[in-house]
Amino acid sequence: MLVSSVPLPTLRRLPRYYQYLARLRNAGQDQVSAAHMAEVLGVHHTQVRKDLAMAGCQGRPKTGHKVAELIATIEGFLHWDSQSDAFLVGVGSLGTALLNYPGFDKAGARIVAAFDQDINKAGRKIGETLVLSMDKFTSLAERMHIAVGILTVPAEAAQATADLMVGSGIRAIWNFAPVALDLPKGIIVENLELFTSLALLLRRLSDSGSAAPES
Amino acid sequence: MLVSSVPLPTLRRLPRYYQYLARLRNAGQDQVSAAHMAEVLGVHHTQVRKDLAMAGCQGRPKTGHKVAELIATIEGFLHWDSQSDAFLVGVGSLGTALLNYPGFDKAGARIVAAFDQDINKAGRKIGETLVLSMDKFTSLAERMHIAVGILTVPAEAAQATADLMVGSGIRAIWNFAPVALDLPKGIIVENLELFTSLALLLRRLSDSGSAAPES
DNA sequence: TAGATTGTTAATCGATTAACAATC
DNA sequence: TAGATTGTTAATCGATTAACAATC
Repeated sequence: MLVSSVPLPTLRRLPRYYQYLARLRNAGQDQVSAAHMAEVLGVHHTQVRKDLAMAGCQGRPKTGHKVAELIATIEGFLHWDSQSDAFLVGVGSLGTALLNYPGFDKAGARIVAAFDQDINKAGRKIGETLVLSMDKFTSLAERMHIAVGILTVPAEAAQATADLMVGSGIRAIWNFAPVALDLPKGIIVENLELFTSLALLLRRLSDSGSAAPES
Repeated sequence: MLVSSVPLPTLRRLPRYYQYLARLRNAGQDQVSAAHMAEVLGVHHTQVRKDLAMAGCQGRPKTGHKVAELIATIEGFLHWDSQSDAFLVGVGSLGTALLNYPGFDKAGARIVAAFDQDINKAGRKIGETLVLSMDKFTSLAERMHIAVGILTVPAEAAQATADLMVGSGIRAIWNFAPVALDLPKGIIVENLELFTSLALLLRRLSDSGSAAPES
């Protein structure tokens, strides 16, 4: 209950396995060995075995794993076989992109409503999702027992919006704003750090040889 | 040259330090101690000192670090004081969001042109950036010595587009498609994994108590 | 059976934390 | 000087890799 005990790196690798397995399934392959997955994904084969074991997957000596079985098990382990309802706040271009993004339902989340400060946006529909005005946020979140908030507002508004979410019963925030949110203990925050990701790319590029960035 | 020797976790934390320091600067504070940053950011104080040392920051006993100096040093270390030119391919809603996203120039990249399969999009301007047709990609990338490609096409088109990028001299790809790209050795790929991030959030939520996702 | 593959236990490696010396 | 803070060296911890036993 308190500690997950699943190593974070394992948790990060499982979606990659899943995605590759889905490709195998689409290609009609129904058996796969840990060694093969390791080879393709650039992970040590023992690592793959340990990760799969963590997720509760079991294979058979000699034949390996059944692709369909692996997919189902990982899906269950990541809770991708059911969906948590989520509210999104901030229908700017990033929020809009997420509302149009395909596949969240397959990754365990369903955006059931979106909200924006700008009342002109209220009433619009983006993708399948209706945009509502902010003043409906708390009552709706409470009534629908929403646990997940997606935060795509500008950096300046992020903290206040996060506070509103927490005040409305939300317990997990997926934060796209480049701000370290200050929230009560027990609230789960996952920061999607665009700039960090870009920094990693650029540093590896400049480390990898002649490649100093241009002035 | 070959190996960066900067631990990846350190590289991931530096942008967080930077962002917090920028806030301090804006608030007019000009000195800060490693212990204080550690406290606020939830990192061990020794960790902060090591990370800062890695980036080449130096403080003074008793007084701590100068905020402005830290910012300048980290900026330089992450190459955020200069920009690499980048081409973006895939002007869907995610690509559009990135083109509108503020602050990439401050994070070391400048999107100088965007490209899309759909010729109807050619000629449009999104934010400051002109959208061009795909057939101009290779010649322009070569002529401008573009090293960085941003990949925001649908999953199905990702591999082919990445191949085109590599064939046009691009050496680093920031990949937003949920696909493991298969590319020649030496090409740097940084995957921005939306689904992985979401999976982490949902798993922590369901680990943290009564909170099984709703059916 | 022999061989391939799983799954586990032990060894290694690297990052984090602790202890402490240096210094303004 | 005394005390706060830096920066470094040593100890711990956890994840990765290696070795090997189990099994279809």
